[in-house]
Amino acid sequence: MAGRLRASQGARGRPDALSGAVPAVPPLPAAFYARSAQEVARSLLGTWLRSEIGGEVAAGRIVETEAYIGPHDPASHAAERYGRTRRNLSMFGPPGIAYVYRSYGIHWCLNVVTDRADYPAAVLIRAVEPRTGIAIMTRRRGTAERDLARGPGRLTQAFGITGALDGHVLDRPPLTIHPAPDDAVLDIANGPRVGITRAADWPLRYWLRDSPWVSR
DNA sequence: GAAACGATTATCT
DNA sequence: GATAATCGTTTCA
Repeated sequence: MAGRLRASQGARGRPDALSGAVPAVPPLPAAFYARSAQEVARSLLGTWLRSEIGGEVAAGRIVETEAYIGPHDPASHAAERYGRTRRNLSMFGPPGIAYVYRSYGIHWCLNVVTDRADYPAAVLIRAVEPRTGIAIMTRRRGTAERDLARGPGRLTQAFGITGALDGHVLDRPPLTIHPAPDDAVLDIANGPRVGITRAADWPLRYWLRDSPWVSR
């Protein structure tokens, strides 16, 4: 892609000046998540993920998401062929809670449960642009700033998210999601999902088009 | 109880 | 770009 010189606005200044605004904006209410996974996946772009683990605050802007839209989605952990299992139980819970699962036996991945209770749909958070607590995230990850939260397994490590937060309601600490502190116009792209085999071509991955913080 | 399969990442060439 | 690492979850015998 050409036009690399036009960097996205948010990435310009060191935005720590904004960090104080994050906790000041109340978390998104449960009603925000009571929509289809596609709608929530798109609406989540630009919002802020914030964790406060062990008294340490980390926060950043969500720049990439992926929707898993229901029992008829063959790529979902809650696809019809599985039904309810020990692992996917949170996906059947009410909208607005976290579904955290272990990937490849190694990494944790964070999802937000959407739609309605007893209907398994969720949005995987795939990448975050680090804004606050960069020193903390760097200590947890030991990588360059660019790689702190670029990928679902990486961002959970940077934010200190583990399976202990499975089922957590996302409107209270230690893990919350907040509306964007500004009303910037977002350039949203979408396309095939990543890292799966079944129904990978369904265009359910959403990202901020010019963001250098997306995973692929 | 055993085997196969990943909603990934790090580390090569 | 290609591949190994690594182990929890699910499935099948």
